[in-house]
Amino acid sequence: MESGVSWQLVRAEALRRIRTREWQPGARIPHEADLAIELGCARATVNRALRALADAGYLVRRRKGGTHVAATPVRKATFEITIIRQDVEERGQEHGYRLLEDRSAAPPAAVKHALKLAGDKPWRQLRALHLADDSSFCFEDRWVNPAIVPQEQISFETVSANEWLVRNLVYTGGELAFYAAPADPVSAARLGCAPGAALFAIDRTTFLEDEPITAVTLSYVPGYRMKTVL
Amino acid sequence: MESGVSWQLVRAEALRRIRTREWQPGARIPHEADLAIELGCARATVNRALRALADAGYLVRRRKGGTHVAATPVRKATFEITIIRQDVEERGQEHGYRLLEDRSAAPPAAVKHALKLAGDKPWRQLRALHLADDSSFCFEDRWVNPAIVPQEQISFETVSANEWLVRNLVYTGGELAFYAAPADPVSAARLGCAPGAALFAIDRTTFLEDEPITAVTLSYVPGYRMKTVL
DNA sequence: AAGTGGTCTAGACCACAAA
DNA sequence: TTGTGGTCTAGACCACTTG
Repeated sequence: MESGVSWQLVRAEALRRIRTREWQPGARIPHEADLAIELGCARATVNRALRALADAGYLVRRRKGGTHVAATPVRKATFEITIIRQDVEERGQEHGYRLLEDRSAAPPAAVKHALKLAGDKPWRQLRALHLADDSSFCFEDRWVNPAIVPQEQISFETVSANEWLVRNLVYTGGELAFYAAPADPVSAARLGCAPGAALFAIDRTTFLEDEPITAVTLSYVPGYRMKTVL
Repeated sequence: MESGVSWQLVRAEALRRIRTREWQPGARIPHEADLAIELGCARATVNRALRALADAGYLVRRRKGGTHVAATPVRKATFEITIIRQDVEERGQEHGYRLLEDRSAAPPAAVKHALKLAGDKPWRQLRALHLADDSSFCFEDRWVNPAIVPQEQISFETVSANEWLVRNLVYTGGELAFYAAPADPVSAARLGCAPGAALFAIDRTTFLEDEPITAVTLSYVPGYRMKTVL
């Protein structure tokens, strides 16, 4: 009963064969069963290794069709979407927060579209500024479903909506977009930069099943970089 | 021998308990063995389900320490890093490509730092423009290790360095950063936008073991959005 | 020292898709 | 129809960490 061949080892060996072109792009590779015999392990071990490579985009697997090396390599980059306060603190800075506005209003068309809203029911609009060591860091412009977070019930004066929502609400889906936009006069004033400056921004919507929860635009101070490792 | 309870079912049930706070944030949840008995499946099935939830950031697992609900939810967003040509074609547009420069020069300090280069050996610098339906789409400014891709050997006149490298080279690591930057006069001219316009940009470095391969800055035309689903 | 997750095995059956 | 991956099981041993 050997127990020596780990799935990581199998993964490494398969990756080696892909990289050396021993397994050509697009080509079909041996069955799990054959590989299990060749490498001296159980089929389940091979399965786990190849499944991991498929998740990472190196392989394409289909029942009956077999396993093929991906023709066009697709690398996946993952970003951790954290609470802004955590983001600041991980940079070794102190997080500050100021609620600037909290009112009830009808969302603009773009927001209604992103949230798939019909009609003109008022939503709760929140605007807040996040600080890092007393400098502006990020401007948060958010619309919240008042049925879920009534204005009378939850105040966001000390805890940001960003943090409260992440900690207290569950969501099942949503969209995320990264882009660059020139600072409008309002954002510029709040972030302490020149109007028209290039800002890195994130648009995010979240849903609970089909119920829209919130839409937010986060505009970061010029120079902000969102990094990850490959 | 029942075979009815799938790991997806176990995952769904665990997720339900997390969402309903039946399992409180930070709290320890039952052992795999107990859950297996309670849910009527093998421990391996529970293991796979909980492992999936841990990968997704919902749970934290430690040997002997047990499994805990994550105290601060961290959602992971994944972006597929594809070839630019694919990106354009997936938008239903036709991809065009023009090589603008291909020369040998010493990289600037910022690039040397990102690639961990010492000395002043010349590298190969490539500048190219990617088009979508005859409009500017993305400006590629790249430095390539000449030891890996000699200027005499590979021409990038018809195939972009982006595509050639992805298809023909393997890398083992690197970094990726997203940010916003104002268009400098050169980029502006090439992308057909006003100088100072807010451009979405990506910096990327790739290594093969400890050998630097390439560093590239991709500047996208104003309005570009990088999207993903949560 | 002991508890808990991590993994491997051998075998079985199932689901899907290609032939 | 049939080949291939997808998954489940029961049992075992191991590795890490905490008490």
